[in-house]
Amino acid sequence: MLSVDEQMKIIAKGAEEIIEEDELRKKLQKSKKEGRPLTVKLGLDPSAPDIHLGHAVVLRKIRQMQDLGHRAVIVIGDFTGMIGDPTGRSKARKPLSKEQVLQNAKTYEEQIFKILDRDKTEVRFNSEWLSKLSFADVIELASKCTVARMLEREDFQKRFEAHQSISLHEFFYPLMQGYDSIVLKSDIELGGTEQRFNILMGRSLQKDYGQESQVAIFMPLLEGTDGIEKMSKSLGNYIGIYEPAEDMYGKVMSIPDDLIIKYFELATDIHPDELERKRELLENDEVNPRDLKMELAREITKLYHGEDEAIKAEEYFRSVVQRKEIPDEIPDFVVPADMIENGMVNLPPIMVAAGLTSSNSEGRRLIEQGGVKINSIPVKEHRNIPIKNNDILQVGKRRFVRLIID
RNA sequence: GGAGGAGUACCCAAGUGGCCAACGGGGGCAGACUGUAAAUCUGCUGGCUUUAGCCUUCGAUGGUUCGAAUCCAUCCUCCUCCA
Repeated sequence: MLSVDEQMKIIAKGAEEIIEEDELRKKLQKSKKEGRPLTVKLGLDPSAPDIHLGHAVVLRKIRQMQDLGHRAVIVIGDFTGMIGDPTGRSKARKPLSKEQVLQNAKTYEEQIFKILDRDKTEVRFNSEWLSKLSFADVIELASKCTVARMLEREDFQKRFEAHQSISLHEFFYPLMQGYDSIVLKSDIELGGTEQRFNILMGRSLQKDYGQESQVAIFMPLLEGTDGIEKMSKSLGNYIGIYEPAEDMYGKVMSIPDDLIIKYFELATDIHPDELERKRELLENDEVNPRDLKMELAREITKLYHGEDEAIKAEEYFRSVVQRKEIPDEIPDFVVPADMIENGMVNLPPIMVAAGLTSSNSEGRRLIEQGGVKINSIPVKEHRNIPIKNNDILQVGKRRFVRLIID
């Protein structure tokens, strides 16, 4: 096991805030002395079944701690998910159904191991203990927190002042999350900065229940591809870790230039010294931001698809996106015989059948706008279009299909 | 329990009887341009067929009317205030 100082350095890297650093140091010392790994807790809200690079920031940090010898407990908030966390929302979130929650949770479990070390990870569902609490237990838990304290939480405060509704049950969300920490005897809880209140609640509740308080580690939020809002599925500005390599690469290329360094810092595993070097290169205009971004895109794609796929994705990007060439690998689409008449077709239905557009109207619009090409030649009309076997049908910049005629 | 307000396309938001498939903004898509799928500019953005139309849509269901997103009734959801 590495020295405590070395561990501290690795854990602190990229972290926005650690509360309290001294406590963490003590826990690490104790852990090393007793040969007992620390329990690192991470709560996942099962509302978005696609893990994206934003979630990955925290998961990567956990992986680093696993590599230091500690163990992770992933708490899937199946119980809390049915309540709906108000975090960061001006309105209470819609509760999810039991089935949805379970379905999402299962997907999560499959996805997190793309990043975490399976042997050092335990996955728990918080309904396991939360659903068993009696009303008396709940009252006791609630007695540990005052209303004034609860209203300190930023979004509650804002809503309260704006005379917006706050349902009583929303107060229980932080309490439940804190209770999770008690049950798991968690040493460290990770989260994004928006989890600040909830995680700190865990600290004080553990104390009230006679435990040593967990250390809170907050990771910065990663902005999505729009460069403004935090990455989230509902805003559609996310890069999912299960996306095809080409999409992943392309999406990274679409982030604004001033996020390049932040992405290197939070979404890749490059060394801090290397990070500094890149930062300087960029600041001194010694590198074209595009080239650095391509490096970033390759690095991120490599993490989730491997080196070969990453290189292929980059080649695809260079040729198809930058040079507007036709890619090497194009899916085939067998044109149904009844759609062909004298070697000519009505194009919009073909595009729908091939999955290139969602309606005939959309197809017609695209044709009118010059966005549809056959063998690189723009199509002018939408009916009576002559086609041959192996013709390449292109819709927009990067939707291709090879037409096969039996 | 009482009083009032609101529900419009992916999101925000105009529209108070026909000119509304519904202003505008965001988002998305396409074209041009470029250093990238960045920025900027232009166009498009319910569906089916056609260049004339037809069908579905403005919380839900009925109703009034030649004709409703717009009027009426009932219901559902959300919000605010009073108790």
